[in-house]
Amino acid sequence: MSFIDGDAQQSAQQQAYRYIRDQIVGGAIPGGTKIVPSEIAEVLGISRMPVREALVQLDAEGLVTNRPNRGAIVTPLKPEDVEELFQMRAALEGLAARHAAVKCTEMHLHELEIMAGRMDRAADDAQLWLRHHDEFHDYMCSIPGRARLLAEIRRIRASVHPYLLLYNRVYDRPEMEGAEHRALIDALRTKNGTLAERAVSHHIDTAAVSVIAFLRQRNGTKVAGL
Amino acid sequence: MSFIDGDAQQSAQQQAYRYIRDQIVGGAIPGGTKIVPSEIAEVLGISRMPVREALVQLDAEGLVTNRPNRGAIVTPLKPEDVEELFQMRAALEGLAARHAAVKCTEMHLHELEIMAGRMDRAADDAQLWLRHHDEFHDYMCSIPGRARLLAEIRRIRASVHPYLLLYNRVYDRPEMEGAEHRALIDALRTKNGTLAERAVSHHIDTAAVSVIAFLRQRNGTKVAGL
DNA sequence: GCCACCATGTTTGGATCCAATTATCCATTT
DNA sequence: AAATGGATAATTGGATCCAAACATGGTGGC
Repeated sequence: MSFIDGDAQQSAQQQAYRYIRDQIVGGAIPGGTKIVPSEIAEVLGISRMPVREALVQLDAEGLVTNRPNRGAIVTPLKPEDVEELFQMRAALEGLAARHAAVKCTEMHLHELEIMAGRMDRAADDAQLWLRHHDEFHDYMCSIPGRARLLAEIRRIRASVHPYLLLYNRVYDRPEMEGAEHRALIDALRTKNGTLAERAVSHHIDTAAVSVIAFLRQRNGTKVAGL
Repeated sequence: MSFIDGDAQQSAQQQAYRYIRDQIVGGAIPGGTKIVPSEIAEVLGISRMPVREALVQLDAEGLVTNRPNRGAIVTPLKPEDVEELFQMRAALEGLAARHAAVKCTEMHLHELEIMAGRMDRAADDAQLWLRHHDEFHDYMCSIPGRARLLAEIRRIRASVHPYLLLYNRVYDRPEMEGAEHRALIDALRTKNGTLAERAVSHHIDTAAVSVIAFLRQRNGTKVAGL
């Protein structure tokens, strides 16, 4: 949550943070996996201390869980944890949408239409669709210009990202159709904050249903893996 | 956001984290103040590394802002920052209240009544009132048993705490009357999640109005201090 | 076969040190 | 008086080392 970035030459800590975060968010390290600082340090050619600091940051963000004297693990999420995060996201993105409806210009709406089009065009590639989906929501939530709100929304979205990736990989389709995003744009276009908030919250709640059901089914069948 | 606590023997990092956090949240260090790790290390009789790690955690939580090569400062908040945090809090506590309304028992409601009574009895002592107020909201938001939601709400509340302290100190009264909290209890008692959510959001939005106005007035008059 | 104990190896927390960067102070110039 | 430049002091990032804690594997007893 540091707002000071753009450091052309990345510090060792940021390198480590980025490396570990990208692995987790990209689903490459399953929940529960232990992260050994000396291994990361060796891969990156740095010492352990900046890796440790990166793990402190990632712990504060919820992506890893540091256990005293026993090291850090990738935070494992149960279906109800994912549900909780989706609900927090719905509340916060709803808030962002409320303000975005008041503030957005034709330019913003046009940009969102372009992004929705990109999502449509990626409908056969679930991973690409998810990337465009993230960009769409990022852009929409950045319209109010509230850095803390945006940062928190992004943090939550990152937390559940591996599970969306998994969903998309298993079903080879996104958990939500592109048309739904056009409905969000239409809601913003009304300039009615309450309506936009409701539309976005509902959108996220709806997406959550499929993902949570998937995770519950998966946990029930005790399939090994993430 | 580490859920693993209860460490009987606190690590050096936790000591440092607690020490710095308590100073900031208690309003003892104004926004913008530089935090020098070696000074904290000396006070606590530890080395600089755990203090640095504590600062990474506090940065991730938004209480401090680490600047590359220039050290950490207590995050300064402008009135609009405080407003943003209040709105995020309203969204998240509203969500917590929605679930609390469904889950709460007579015991929960009774406990909340006791806490509201405590607040009433502390009406002449704004600092004590604020403490009881925090306890009330903490308890209410813990009812749903959603650890991440509660942690985030507490984090946001901690961020704005120094400003509430300042408000209370200047006016020697809390920014909200005790009766309002009874209305929240009544809303929970209906078992209607939507109604409880609205009541809590509104409650926080209302509190925010006085505090933001105070901060804006203070910034306008350029009074020195926090 | 199971469990408890012990030895060994690995990892962790953090203390200390060093090089790089920034802040501060003082002298000189405009 | 204000601005600039250079020297010095303070602080920062992180590398390295050490002691403590934990994980793992082997052995002996039941």
